[in-house]
Amino acid sequence: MIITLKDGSTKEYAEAKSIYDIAMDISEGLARMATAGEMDGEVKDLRSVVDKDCELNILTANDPKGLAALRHTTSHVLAEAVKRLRPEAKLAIGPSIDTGFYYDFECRPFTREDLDALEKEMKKIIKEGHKLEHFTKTREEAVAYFREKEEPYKVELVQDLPEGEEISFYSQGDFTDLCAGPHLMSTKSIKAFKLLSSSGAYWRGDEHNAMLQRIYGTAFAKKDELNAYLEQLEEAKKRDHNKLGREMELFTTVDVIGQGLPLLMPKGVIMVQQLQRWIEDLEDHEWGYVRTKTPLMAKSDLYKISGHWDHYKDGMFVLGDEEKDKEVFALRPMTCPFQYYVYKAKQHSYKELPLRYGETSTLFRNEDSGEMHGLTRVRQFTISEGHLIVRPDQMVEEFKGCLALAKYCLETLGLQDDVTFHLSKWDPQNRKKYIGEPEVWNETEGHIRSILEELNVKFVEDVGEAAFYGPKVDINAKNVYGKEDTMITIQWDALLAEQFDMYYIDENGSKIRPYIIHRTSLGCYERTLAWLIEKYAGLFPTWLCPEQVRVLPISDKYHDYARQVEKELKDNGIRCSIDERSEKIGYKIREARVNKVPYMLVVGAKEQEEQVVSVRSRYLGDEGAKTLDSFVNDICREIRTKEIRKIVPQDEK
RNA sequence: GCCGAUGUGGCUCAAUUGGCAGAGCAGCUGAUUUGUAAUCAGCAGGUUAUCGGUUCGAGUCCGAUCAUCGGCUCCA
Repeated sequence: MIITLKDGSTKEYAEAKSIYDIAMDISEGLARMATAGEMDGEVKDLRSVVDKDCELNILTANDPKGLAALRHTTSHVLAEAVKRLRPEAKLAIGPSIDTGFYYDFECRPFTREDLDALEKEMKKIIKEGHKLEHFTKTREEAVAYFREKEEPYKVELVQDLPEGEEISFYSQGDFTDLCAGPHLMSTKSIKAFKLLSSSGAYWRGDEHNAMLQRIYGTAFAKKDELNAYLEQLEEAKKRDHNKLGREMELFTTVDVIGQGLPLLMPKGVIMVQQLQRWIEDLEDHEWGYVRTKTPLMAKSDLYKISGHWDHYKDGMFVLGDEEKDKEVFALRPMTCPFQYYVYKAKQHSYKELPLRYGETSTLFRNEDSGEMHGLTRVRQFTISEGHLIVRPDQMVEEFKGCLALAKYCLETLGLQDDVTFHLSKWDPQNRKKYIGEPEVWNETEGHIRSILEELNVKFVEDVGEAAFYGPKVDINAKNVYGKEDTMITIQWDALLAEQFDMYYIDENGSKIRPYIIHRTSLGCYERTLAWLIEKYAGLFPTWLCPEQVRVLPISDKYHDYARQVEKELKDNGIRCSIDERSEKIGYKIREARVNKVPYMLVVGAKEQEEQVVSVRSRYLGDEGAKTLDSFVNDICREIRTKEIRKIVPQDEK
């Protein structure tokens, strides 16, 4: 057989050989580094036997797929350590994930001390250097084996595998686990790992099941890679909007006001207001939107028509008691039906469409108490909401327009490289969650797919993520902890117009159902603010900064001139303040830096020159003396063009 | 909602076995009039998240509630 390697070279063998032996044949060093093999694109265990011509790529921990094998083996070592220290623990599952691995156990919760002890035990196991052996059992044997071992979760896993299938096992020393692999040859190859945290996690991710104890950890090929990763985690935490946003006085929370109800403070409001004014002007003047302002609550009847009462009642704040009260109200969790009634308030000709309604809309959602998080998951939020009422023949163009607008917004904020696009589809297995017929769903999903393909947008498809009335494009971003949130959503709705009896009059005078696009341009302002804080670590683009310039007089002598400078700046629409304290200038500069003010104007006199203005910016350090006029000119240009400075801020180093 | 952790001035943290709640930064007042990362002195600021219990005595021990954090589940 002929094996073609990654570099295009070939190896010829007379008889079948394991991937490990082939690696060994290439070089001992490679065999030592190898964690798995990729055979014709399929990741295989090192022990897999190659018996026919193929393309073979020996994977090491430098390859993401190879690293996964290393981490997976580390999770087995963790499981063995848990079994040694807590024999009563029941094993669930322990896969590798993007950032490392986890393993779920049924046992009492782990403390940090427990994790430290487990790390110690894992090091011992690694040092013992057990070989990992692969073998198979029949389904019946496997069930019997785990019954005897009293591992109920493993029994369940095996029973869910297809009948007649050979069940794959790995063992290391005295520890044996159900596992499809791939795995390293020996535990000894694990050089750098760390247990990071523990938490509860439902068995099979279902809240109706038992809560297990999950341990998260990570592993790398080398110690310094691990350390670099841990350091990066620490750095990321410093950008956490929930900490930084409070420190910077952008928002706060108050016990007696309640969960998920953050208070935006004056500085935070400036930022949100900048974003809001920008979006409203952009939509209305350049994208053909008209603005609505609709009530924050409505009678339950409205939500019954929309279907929200059936599909979303638990998520709403209901005012009143359905049993007792004649009228029950609910705070609105979305704007859709309100804007539909704006549309329905008069008759529309086909010539008027598309009609694009925009609203800066405050919504209320009664999230479960454990879900709230800083500004990203709240119970009251304000969204750059909009609904487009369009003729079916305009749908594709308008949908593209919404995508283009969203992309423009992201680019303006410098966020375009931090997002992933998702085509969120319905789940045909779970018809209860959705309205409408399968044909409609398949057709609309097809339309969106081709739009994304045509626009050359990279996207993934997620089953079961659609709204109950239609599929959507979700634009997601990760927070500093790696958790993903939807920032922008654009939804295709061919169904709700029917529920609300919306129509337009076509050229023949007949009533036709329009299609609807539900969309945001910048998503929800609170969440976007959180994202900006983490993206820029508080060093925002100047046009968004609550304080754009701080005027720093060298001594009290220059306070009068400093005030003139301040007035001049304010007259030009620049947000600035003056530091009139009798402190040393270095001290004032430090303060301005700590407050993340992008520009500092140092005001004073140098020898013969009167009232020299020197400029320091967080981007460039000392920019030297500038005339006030030229400074104002420069900063105004920067703000007007919403220029995003790409230079690494000095504080970042 | 579930699992776990946490809660002491605006912020960061102290407070031996249960024994008088303390410091730095920020703030305020005064002095200093300063040339690029911290001038000096003073003052003020807390019912230790809330409520209840144990105790001669609770920041510390116990219970409940509220909030915050990390996850799970859910979600924009």
